[in-house]
Amino acid sequence: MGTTKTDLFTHEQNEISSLLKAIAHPARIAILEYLIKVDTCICGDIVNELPLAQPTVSQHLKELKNAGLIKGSIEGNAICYCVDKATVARIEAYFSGVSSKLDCKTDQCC
Amino acid sequence: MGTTKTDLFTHEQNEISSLLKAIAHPARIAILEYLIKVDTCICGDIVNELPLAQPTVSQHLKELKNAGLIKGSIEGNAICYCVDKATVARIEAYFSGVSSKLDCKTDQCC
DNA sequence: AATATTTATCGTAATATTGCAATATTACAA
DNA sequence: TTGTAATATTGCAATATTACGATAAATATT
Repeated sequence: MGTTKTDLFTHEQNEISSLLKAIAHPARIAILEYLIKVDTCICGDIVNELPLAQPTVSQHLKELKNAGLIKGSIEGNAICYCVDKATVARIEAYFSGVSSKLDCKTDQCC
Repeated sequence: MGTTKTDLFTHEQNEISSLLKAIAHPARIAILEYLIKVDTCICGDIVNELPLAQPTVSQHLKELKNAGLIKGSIEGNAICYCVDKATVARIEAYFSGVSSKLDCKTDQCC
């Protein structure tokens, strides 16, 4: 137990769930929003921007990168991160799909 | 530790993060997709639909309800659940906002 | 080479999540 | 009222997550 039974669900359900899980933390949302705000990619001042210790930020960045939400490229001895637009687009597409399916149904039951 | 430091982030960041956390599980995505598919609300055959034990499903439903993603109304001795469109719309709005901010920036750094 | 800067990794404590068996609760039916 | 069907709650074991100090690894600077 304590383990999600991923084998019981579809590939898409697991995929979307992993992406959302990666975003579903206020620090990681703050990181993404900061990266979006400063438009072109920025490296380690994410650490200065957030009220968290450097290893904690580094760990969150790693999770975001593993999920494919951000990309990082080496820039001298620093690392430059930026949002992966394609992945964000994928999530947006999922929700707009869900939303349009819901809009078709005018009847509210609850 | 093990606790998210919610007090360090904005209300919106925490709110979106809670909503996404509630969705970020394949079983809960499956529940939401099923509720959307069967259009008007359905009650306990969600349990038959999913390959999980009844208490497990009940717990997932509770989390979705606490997050405001679904609503439940008592229908005899059964309970009728359905998706809360307003909450889904809120999430969709968040991502389409993020997406349009990203679209403004043509320069890719990474 | 020695030192500083930047980021990652390791180890660990505290807490949260997942899943289910057992049991409780609630509403209806006979 | 006794039984049955539908959900919820409790308790618990297994695992995952969060946060950070200490430390490592890599490159820059002097």
